[in-house]
Amino acid sequence: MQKIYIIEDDDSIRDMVVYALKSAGFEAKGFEESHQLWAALSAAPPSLVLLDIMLPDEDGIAILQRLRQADATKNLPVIMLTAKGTEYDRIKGLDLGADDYITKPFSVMELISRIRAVLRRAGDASEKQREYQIDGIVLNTDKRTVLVQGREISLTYKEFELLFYLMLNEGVVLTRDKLLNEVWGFDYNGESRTVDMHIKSLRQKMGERGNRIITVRNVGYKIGG
Amino acid sequence: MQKIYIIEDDDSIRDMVVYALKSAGFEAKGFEESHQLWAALSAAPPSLVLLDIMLPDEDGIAILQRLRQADATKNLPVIMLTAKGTEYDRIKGLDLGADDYITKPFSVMELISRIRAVLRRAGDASEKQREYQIDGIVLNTDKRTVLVQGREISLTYKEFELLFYLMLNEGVVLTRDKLLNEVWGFDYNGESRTVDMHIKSLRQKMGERGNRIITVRNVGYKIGG
DNA sequence: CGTGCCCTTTACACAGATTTTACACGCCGC
DNA sequence: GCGGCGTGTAAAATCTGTGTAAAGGGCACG
Repeated sequence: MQKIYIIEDDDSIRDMVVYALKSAGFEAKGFEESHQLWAALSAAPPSLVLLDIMLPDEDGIAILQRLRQADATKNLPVIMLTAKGTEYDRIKGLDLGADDYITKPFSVMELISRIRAVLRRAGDASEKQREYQIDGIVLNTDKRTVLVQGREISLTYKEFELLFYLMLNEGVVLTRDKLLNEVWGFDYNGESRTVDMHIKSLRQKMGERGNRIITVRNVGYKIGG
Repeated sequence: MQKIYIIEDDDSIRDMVVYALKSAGFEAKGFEESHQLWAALSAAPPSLVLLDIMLPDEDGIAILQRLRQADATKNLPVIMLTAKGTEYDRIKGLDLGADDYITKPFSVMELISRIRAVLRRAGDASEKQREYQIDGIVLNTDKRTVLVQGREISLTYKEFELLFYLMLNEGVVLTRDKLLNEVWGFDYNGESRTVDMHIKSLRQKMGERGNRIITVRNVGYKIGG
């Protein structure tokens, strides 16, 4: 579940937001002061932070700057909340690298909608994916199964890993070297048809969908895209 | 320079925005109707699109949906402009995948600021440059694909490398020797029409955009500029 | 200890890409 | 306009990378 932190000194707003987020299916935690945030950040990094611009101890803009400086939080999505509708604050917040901003008063629906938009942009990096789909090919890393056009096919270990790595990089061409390093896990000296071999059996087992694995001559292989 | 398209039926607003963007250092082009946009998109894809929600011929939301459906424009940053301040429109716009929205009336400063914010976010997604664009020619080094006016063309290894190297040096004339060294990777003794040969097939595959590869007599070739 | 499966390697043919060859055409200086 | 040089284009010749089959080796499992 996606975790969201809210830093907001006004109790009623904070509680309302936390409640709203929870009903929307997020895991939400509110903080009154910034130092609580710093403590929580390292312990359990969230997917997104809602940041009030006006705070008693540390200014929201200052917090944002600190977040953007640290490597760990450099890409953490941040939405600024501001009571002041002045343009100056808006611009300043945006230029510091906030992903969006919302002016109080805001409606719950709008807040949720914006959060979803920002998270979608962020690529849902925090969410772990277990199922990958391309064109009727469904690969599940938990169950270790592959369905082609609804029919399960049985793959050997290396075949599965190979297909997984290809699907993880949909549309991107992977060289044989890259594949050997990532799937086989070691450096390979000299020429070898090993990768080709496994590609071949993959294609065979995938039947007519086998042509989704594309040979890029002189470079490597890719799937889809 | 970053190119921005504006689709807005109100002349005075459109002109003002175009003017403002140009003074801010962008390359800006305004369109009154959506079909003009579709024509321009394939010819020369922009870095960002400003989209009015209320248009005479095609609704802004419909345009956004179409943009999001096509592969070529799936990740193109879009900012929605809306005269109606109703929350419904805002949410709908956001959930369709607009990157931001601005309610009229807006100030020029705010507009610029928001555009920069969206562009910065879009740029972060691809830290390293993987895509090169010139005049409707889009080359992606990861996927090893080339789109000409939105249509994918398939190139051989050498053709791709050659085009890549030309685009990397947009506007700069490269001698045949230089190209042989960089693309073929060794010194070539004696005269050979090899480079010409590949230039020829490149031009052919690029169709009408083939003339973007310019012959500089007695020197070599260049693209664009 | 035997069996079966998986992985790797070897060998080779062939499609497709690259290079060479050959020649026509257009540009440029005169 | 004329001739020479450089480039465009086509086709032939050559080369290279990949698909594929088959065989050998290793490992897990019974």
